[in-house]
Amino acid sequence: MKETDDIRSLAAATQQLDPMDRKILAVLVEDATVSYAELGKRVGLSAPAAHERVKRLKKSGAIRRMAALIDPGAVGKGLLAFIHVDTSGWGKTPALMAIAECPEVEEVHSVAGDACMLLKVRAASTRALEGLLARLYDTPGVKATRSYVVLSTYLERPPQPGVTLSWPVPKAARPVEIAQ
Amino acid sequence: MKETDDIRSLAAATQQLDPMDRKILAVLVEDATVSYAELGKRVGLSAPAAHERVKRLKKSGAIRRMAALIDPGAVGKGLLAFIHVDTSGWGKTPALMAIAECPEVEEVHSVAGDACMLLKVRAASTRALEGLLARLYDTPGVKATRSYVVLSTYLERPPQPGVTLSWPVPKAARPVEIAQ
DNA sequence: CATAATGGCCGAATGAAATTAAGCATCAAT
DNA sequence: ATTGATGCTTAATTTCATTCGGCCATTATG
Repeated sequence: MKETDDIRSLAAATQQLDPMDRKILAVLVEDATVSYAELGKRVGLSAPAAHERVKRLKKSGAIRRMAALIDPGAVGKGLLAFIHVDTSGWGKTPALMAIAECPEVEEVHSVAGDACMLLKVRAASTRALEGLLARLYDTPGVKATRSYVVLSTYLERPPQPGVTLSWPVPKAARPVEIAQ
Repeated sequence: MKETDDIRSLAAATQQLDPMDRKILAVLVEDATVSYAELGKRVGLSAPAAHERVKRLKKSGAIRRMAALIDPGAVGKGLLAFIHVDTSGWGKTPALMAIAECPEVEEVHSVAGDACMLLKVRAASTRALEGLLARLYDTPGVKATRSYVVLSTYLERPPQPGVTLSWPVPKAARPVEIAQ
């Protein structure tokens, strides 16, 4: 094995995806059930070539996994809320992190700003949300919370492969994307 | 056709999922690539029966779609932020909703609380985030924004089928879930 | 400059899995 | 009790994922 192998493989894991990869990702993010033949047709590749690309994207971690996206309402979780948590001292305590065990907690971030932690939670009812808040206040170090209950959701989607190019956009202009 | 047909089909779309459906959802939310044979084995069903269930869950809308979940870093979006938007007057204007066109905008909600709109955005850099904010301030009706830049993410996952049962939990107790 | 080696693609072949079909048990309603 | 609907099973068929061998382009190497 030559030393360039290590360099190349390391670079491969980090390197930018080529346009073909982005096209493939764009398709699979929208619909992961397409056959490789169909995927290949859409991006201009044969089925085995498309398959090879996808395999590589999975191995490199660019594709984390294929998942079913379910309707929260269908599983009885009609209430969505974001919760800002203020903590005394360092926020990332095991006791606080334990709330990640609740299936209603979908996201836990530490953020810069006037809050320490930011939670995205989806619960069955205000009653359940109250239960979660009670649980939070029971956690040592939690000083205060502010809840933002979602009234309606206009957009909600997983990470997209596209990136806006021309950023400082003139008033009311439509942004331009790459990676179609 | 009997009138009960309409009632029944309407009820079917709204009705609670049975435990078998929840088990199926729990599997597919984690990994949508399992074969029907494997899925059936895990939940205690034959492959065609599992297939039938999944088909029904899709048709009813409980499963919205199968999607590839990609690594934001791999597509050059290492920066995650939540943006609170204050608007003068009613927030849901077409001009504001237009930002949903940007692939960096993953979520747009209207919320109750001291903010009108809440955005989840994922961008390549602080420069790109600044560009998005500039775009926001260019939008008529946008009065102020507060950004919460994510320092690190401890949990991030799509909606889960499980629900916590016993809510008002004693101090430091582990919550109990159904729908295993 | 020539040549080997690598990476990426294609078409064809093979094997596995999705999907359909047919039959049977259970339950509800007539 | 009987009919109809639902949901499951096993078995059969067809589609698709996956592998294989060869080809072309680009890149490293003598």
